[in-house]
Amino acid sequence: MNRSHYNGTLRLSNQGEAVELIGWVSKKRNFGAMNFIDLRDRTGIVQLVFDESFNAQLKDVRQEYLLHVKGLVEERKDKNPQLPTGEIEIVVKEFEIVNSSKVTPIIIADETDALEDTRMKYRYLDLRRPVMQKNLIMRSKIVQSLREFLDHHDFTEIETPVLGRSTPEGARDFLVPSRVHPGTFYALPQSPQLYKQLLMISGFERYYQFARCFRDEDLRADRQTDFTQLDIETSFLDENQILSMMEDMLKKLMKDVKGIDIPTPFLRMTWNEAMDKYGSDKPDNRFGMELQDFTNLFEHSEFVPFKNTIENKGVIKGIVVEDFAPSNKEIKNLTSDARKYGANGLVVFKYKDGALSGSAVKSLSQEELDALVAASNVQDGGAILMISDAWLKACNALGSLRNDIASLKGLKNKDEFSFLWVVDFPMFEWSETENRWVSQHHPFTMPKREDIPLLDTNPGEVKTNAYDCVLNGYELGGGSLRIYEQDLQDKIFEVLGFTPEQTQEKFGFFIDAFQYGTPPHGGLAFGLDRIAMILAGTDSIRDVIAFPKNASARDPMSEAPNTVDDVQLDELELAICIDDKQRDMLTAIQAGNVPVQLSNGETIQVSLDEIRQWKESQN
RNA sequence: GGUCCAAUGGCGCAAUUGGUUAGCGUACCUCCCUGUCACGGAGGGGGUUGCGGGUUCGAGUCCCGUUUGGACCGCCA
Repeated sequence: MNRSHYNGTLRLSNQGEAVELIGWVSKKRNFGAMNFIDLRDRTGIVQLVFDESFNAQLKDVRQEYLLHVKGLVEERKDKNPQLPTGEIEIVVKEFEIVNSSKVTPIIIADETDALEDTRMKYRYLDLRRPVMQKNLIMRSKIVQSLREFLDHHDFTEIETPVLGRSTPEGARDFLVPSRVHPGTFYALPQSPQLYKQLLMISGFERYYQFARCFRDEDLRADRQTDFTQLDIETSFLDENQILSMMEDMLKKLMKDVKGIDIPTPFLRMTWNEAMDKYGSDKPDNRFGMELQDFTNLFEHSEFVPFKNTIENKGVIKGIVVEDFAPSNKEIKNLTSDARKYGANGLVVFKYKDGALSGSAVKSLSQEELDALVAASNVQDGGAILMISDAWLKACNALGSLRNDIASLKGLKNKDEFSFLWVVDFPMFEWSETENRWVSQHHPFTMPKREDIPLLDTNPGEVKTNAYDCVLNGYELGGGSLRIYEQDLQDKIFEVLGFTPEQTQEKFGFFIDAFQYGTPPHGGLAFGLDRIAMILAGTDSIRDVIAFPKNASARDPMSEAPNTVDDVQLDELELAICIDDKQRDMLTAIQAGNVPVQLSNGETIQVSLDEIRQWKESQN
């Protein structure tokens, strides 16, 4: 099929040209003797005009029919400034229907009214919408720009396996049963972390990969089970060199894709600062409302929540919201949000005509109230939201409220791009559930040289050469320098509470590799989907992924995940245990040689014959 | 694992809070119209309200269960 031009590219300069076009009928407008059709391809829309000789043929043409058209480009009588092609139209000489279309279940236009679930079900039609095409084309440009930069900086693109070994720590693995070795499993990579470090040991020096990664955790609007990371690792560069190279890469990206010059170097703030000032390790600094510390104002307060907090060495922090007078109901909602975010409660003051009001006013002295007004610098018509709790809890909860209120008040400007680095992350965090220190990043993260003595005395205070790249309150990516000395690595495992045997069991091949001249190295990974999401100006990661999963990890179109044939299960020597009743039956069969994972996580041994018998007994 | 919200023609919503034949927009079909571009005008077809049970003279509306979807917390970098 011949085509001379793409529809969206035609301009007044093409006037008089004979063109041959292909496209879908986006809209048909009929005027008795006269007909217009908006013909759409991936580049845009152009208007076709037909005289009355086509009336009979056009009767058969409906929305989303695919047409092949020959005609002449002419200047329009009435131009449409809304369309890039609005100055011209195609006077059709002849056309054919290439293919017909059923009536589509959703309207194929940017302003479709279909809900996301319906769009997912007919994703192939949803992706015909110009805005979706624009998003995916932009995503492709992003990849192109990043690849260009890395290729020009002597990086080698290397693929690592999708079927790998399950590693403990971090997110839950997706498991793939091995047919060749029944009872064993591959794991899909959460990231190519170990492989990329091994590639440094191999001497590649600079590696990158657009890597599909998998995490079997619950989804969110900005989180998918399988997603794409730009994975990067380098040897011999220090933290500063890595960050500034990445800044150059992102600067080029913003220029290539958005045509925007962003200033470098990016703002750098320590994790402590970010938590203290923004209550988040991925601060959005496009707006103010920074967290303030009011602890010293209330050291002798009689107000019970404050008094308790002071006694427990906690902090009293707050944010000031301008032009904010929440109703009692809104205050109630804010308070329950604060509880949701882990705080004990929320104290709200409204400031109007030189006086604070709010339920806590009567419990505080006039001196304390005056001091609060002065210290917070609250303006008339504003409000102060305060939380008293342990430092991290108070910061986290206030940071989340700060975010919510900014969204509510429309303070997040989608056209502003604020990049920054959060650095010096803590090495460990205390796990209440496991009652031990766990890695905040991963156990190969390099602790700050000066903090190494603290590993013995106060692990919670050890900071690392780990860094996160943050854009508009989203974590774009993160990474670290890695440990390359055996002694230090052993020490970290010791703090994490692993015995040498456990370490060998969990990370054996990886630890062994480190004994062969490992170079100092470090790297990071960027979430490609999130980058695309923010640059496309959407709130949902699903708008920049061609075929995403919904919030419950399903694909409404293909209906994955699905059940499989018994034959397939038999080949894998797997059986499915649905509920307690069936589990009891299996247990009753007793003994055997096939491990069966029960729905409660417990594993029992059963023979295949026994399972077959049990299945028959079920029928 | 938890909390909250929703489910009504193809699609998106409404139904005066338990009361006549479930309504609107859009899409669809037919006809009219030579400059529209969210074209306009006239007419038409299409739903028994996710599923199961209950309360009631009467249920889209109330209750219980269930399924599906969404937001968030936990989880996840």
